[in-house]
Amino acid sequence: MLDTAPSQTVQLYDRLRAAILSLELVPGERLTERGLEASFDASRTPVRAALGRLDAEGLVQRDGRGWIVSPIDLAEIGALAELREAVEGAAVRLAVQRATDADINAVAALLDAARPANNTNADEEQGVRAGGDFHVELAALAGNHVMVDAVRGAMTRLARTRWLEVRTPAAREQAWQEHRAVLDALTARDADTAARLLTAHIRGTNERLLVALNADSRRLRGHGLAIVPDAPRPVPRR
Amino acid sequence: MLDTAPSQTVQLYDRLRAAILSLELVPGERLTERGLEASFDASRTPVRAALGRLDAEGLVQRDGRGWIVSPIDLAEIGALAELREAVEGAAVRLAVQRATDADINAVAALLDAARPANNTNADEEQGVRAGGDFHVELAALAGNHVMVDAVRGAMTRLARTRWLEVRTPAAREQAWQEHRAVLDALTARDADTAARLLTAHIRGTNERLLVALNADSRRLRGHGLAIVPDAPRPVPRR
DNA sequence: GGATTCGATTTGGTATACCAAGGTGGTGTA
DNA sequence: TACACCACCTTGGTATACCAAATCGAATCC
Repeated sequence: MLDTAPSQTVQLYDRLRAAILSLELVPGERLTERGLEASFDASRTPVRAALGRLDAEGLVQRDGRGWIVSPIDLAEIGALAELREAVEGAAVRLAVQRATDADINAVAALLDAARPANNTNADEEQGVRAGGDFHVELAALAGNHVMVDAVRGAMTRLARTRWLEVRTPAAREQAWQEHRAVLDALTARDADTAARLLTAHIRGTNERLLVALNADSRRLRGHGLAIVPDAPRPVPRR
Repeated sequence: MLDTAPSQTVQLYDRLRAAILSLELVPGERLTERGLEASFDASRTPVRAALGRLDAEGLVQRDGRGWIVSPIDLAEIGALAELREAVEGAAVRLAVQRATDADINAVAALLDAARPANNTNADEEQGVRAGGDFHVELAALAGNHVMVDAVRGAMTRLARTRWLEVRTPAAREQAWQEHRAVLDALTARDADTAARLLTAHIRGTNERLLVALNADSRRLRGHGLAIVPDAPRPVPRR
């Protein structure tokens, strides 16, 4: 049974989304419906539909009457990390109760397949994708699709920062090891350890990311990237 | 400075949303773009834009080629409660660190204004809205707009169930008291107590809701409401 | 020279015409 | 009577024309 060909709207959404996530369309760049219409050879109706979906995902946003590719917002990155700690931490605790060994092993197999050391021809994109997918797959073990959607949405909003982050082979290996440790604790049905390791991993990754972004923000801005600096907290720390 | 009049798309979105949340448009009801065009006296372009936004909110969904008002899904209600426990619990812990006394007092003032006992002419809708708003305002004290959006989205998806829930004056007073207790713990900067009280409140409210829905689901279905029964967990409990 | 005004152009918002696909009902035949 | 077939109609998908508002620039006036 063949699937019907995707509609133009879906194709356009996919292409626009890919262009944004790959930074081909630069954060902060102004988009016009008619410009996109010409660039992607479609009419305004599917262009508008695609923009609406991307708006809901947070990848584009309104700027006055027009549209811009969402800038990279350092405050939002921190906020997303806090959300992920809460949701993924709770999800892994639920997974300890609900996931079968087979479910866990399936995720472990995916993780092993993406191990940097094993991945001789690891292209950059594959590694980036695998890192984000792991967290979604892990959340899925909780059997709560709302939590999965929340994690997936957060990973989407964070996806572009992974290209900017300094990703040395050592850093990739560290991330892989931390993922592995979470799965081991999950296999051992040790909810406290699994949650502690996972939240520490999220927090640590976020801190390394912020350091890298702050160090490079001037250079990145020089390439035309709009990066919104970390605004003072609306509610001050006591 | 007067705001410009809302565009037709926004007006249509608001009206459609209100019709869905008030159950004027029944869960499971089939919607056609041309039918809505006639009902709301607008053309298909804004109708499609409004449907797209409501789709992102989870209030309508695709059904084959067409659209339906999202059915009330008992599994999703439980999943949303789990997400709320995670996010709101984490948010109140952050609020203990970050919110000023003035911020907390402002939320307390809103809560007092909505106290059922004080509210002589409390119409049903006002009470419903106040209950949902409290949780959003509370989350806002964490100073994390991503968490606020997550809580707001969850409350939106749950909003229709509040009309179905049995809401006696005693139940309303109990909810108010539990809200008040959370704020008191927050004022005392007792993070553990605040989080414990809040998650217990969310869980208890959810359990009472599920009991009421299960008891009444046959009657409700008789009124044309599509209620999706609780599906077996995709990942079984151990 | 600088500010201002006015008009051409560009923009998103809206309405609508056209299309292909899917569904429905009726009719004719075995 | 039951089934098959076909015409029609409704549906969402798409393209496009038109509009009002905002923007940009040039020409003009002080």
